Amino acid sequence: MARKRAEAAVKERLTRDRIVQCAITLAEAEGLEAVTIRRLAQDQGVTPMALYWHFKDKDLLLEGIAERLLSDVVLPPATEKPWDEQLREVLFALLAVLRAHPAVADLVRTRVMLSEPGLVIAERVLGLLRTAGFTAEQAAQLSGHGLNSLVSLVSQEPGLMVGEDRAVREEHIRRKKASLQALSPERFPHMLASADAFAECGNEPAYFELGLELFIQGVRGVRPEQ
Amino acid sequence: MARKRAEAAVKERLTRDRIVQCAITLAEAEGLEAVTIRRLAQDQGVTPMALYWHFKDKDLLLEGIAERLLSDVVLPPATEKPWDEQLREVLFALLAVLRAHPAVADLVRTRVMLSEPGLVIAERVLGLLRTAGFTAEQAAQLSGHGLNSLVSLVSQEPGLMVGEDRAVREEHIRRKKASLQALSPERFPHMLASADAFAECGNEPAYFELGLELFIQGVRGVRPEQ
DNA sequence: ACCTGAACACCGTTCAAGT
DNA sequence: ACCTGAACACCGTTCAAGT
Repeated sequence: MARKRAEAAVKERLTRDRIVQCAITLAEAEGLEAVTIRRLAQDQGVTPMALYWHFKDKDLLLEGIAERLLSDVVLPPATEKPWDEQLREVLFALLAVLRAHPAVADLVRTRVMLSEPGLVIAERVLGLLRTAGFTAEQAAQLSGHGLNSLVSLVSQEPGLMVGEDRAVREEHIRRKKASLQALSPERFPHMLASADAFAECGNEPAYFELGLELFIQGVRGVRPEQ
Repeated sequence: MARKRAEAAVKERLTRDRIVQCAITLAEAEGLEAVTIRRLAQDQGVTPMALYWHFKDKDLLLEGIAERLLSDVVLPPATEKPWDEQLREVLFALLAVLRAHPAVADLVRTRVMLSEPGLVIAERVLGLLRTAGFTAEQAAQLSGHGLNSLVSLVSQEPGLMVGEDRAVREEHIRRKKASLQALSPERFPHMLASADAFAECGNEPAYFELGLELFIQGVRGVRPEQ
């Protein structure tokens, strides 16, 4: 009986949640391209077609991953603070979740409005933008750009290489630096000066701070006269 | 002799340029996912392995596409105008090329520094940002965010569906609108108000204008005190 | 230099069948 | 309800061989 439970722990029942969790773990470990139906099935000790009972196709599985991330976002309570401060707080909460899952962050880009938790976040952002004085159309576009900014911030972070161990990542960074530093100092002086920053992210907090603030300040800048 | 030339026109010699051009055309017509080694070979009346003489692997072919786009960018001449106006002009020139090739715009995101024309554009942007007072590290990060913004602007344009004919695209838009308009008016009032804007791009010039200005104003907003 | 043929190790997905 | 087996139509890529 005890042995039976131990075996069951190794090969539990297949569920949507377990598959999604397995996919996220696999993506963080070996990259999103390692997430295939066949590989997921193998890791779960099951036949590939077993997954098709739980998800109609692979795209719906990816949608499940996006939904999982979005449901992990802890929205800050609405306050009386100015709209831009609240917007920063909401986006920061979303950014925190994306940063925790850089390998699958990109999946969220096109799937926010396909899940309940995503809709709740979008509604909140739209409300703040309307408060700021934007039209419904502008608010829609700006919210989309905000999401794109956060996703890009995470998934394009310099020096990020998901699914590679430290040694090969550092070698990659070293070679990228070297190739940039080999550029002509006359023709590409600024590229040379920025070479290190392109190859790796020297200061993570500052990097994300700047990226988030870039968007917030942009929204303030394009805000119609009140 | 004349017949021979006519046949040659159908099946010319394979070159890197021809392959890249064929790939871009195919991507615009049927989407980037239709661009496979095997399909490209088929369209050129050649065996898949023939392409491997011209490109070591598929990623280098995609790199070739990105380079082609970047080499099409016509940079405006440097002037005495303020840095932000010049930056807007440079990004607008890049945006124009991306807009002409929405299906492959995303390829540029991670490949600017892999080609000469990309480096020239990056150098120019970095120079303007340094002029504005940013550090080499900040300039690197901001230039990356600028590129991300432009690429997202093009490849995530609402209602864009590359490789679908008008009928199915409009049906897609109609259904997206309908699904958003079915949301609860109490819980998602702003989503309802923005539903149309999320489903299609009502006014293209305004959309791109806002997206570009969002970035420029963002950079102005995070600019250090002078 | 430029291309072919055959083969390998993968994909997502369908469909009928098992329990 | 939940999973399997066999099959289909694809991928990218290697390697030896042809001209």
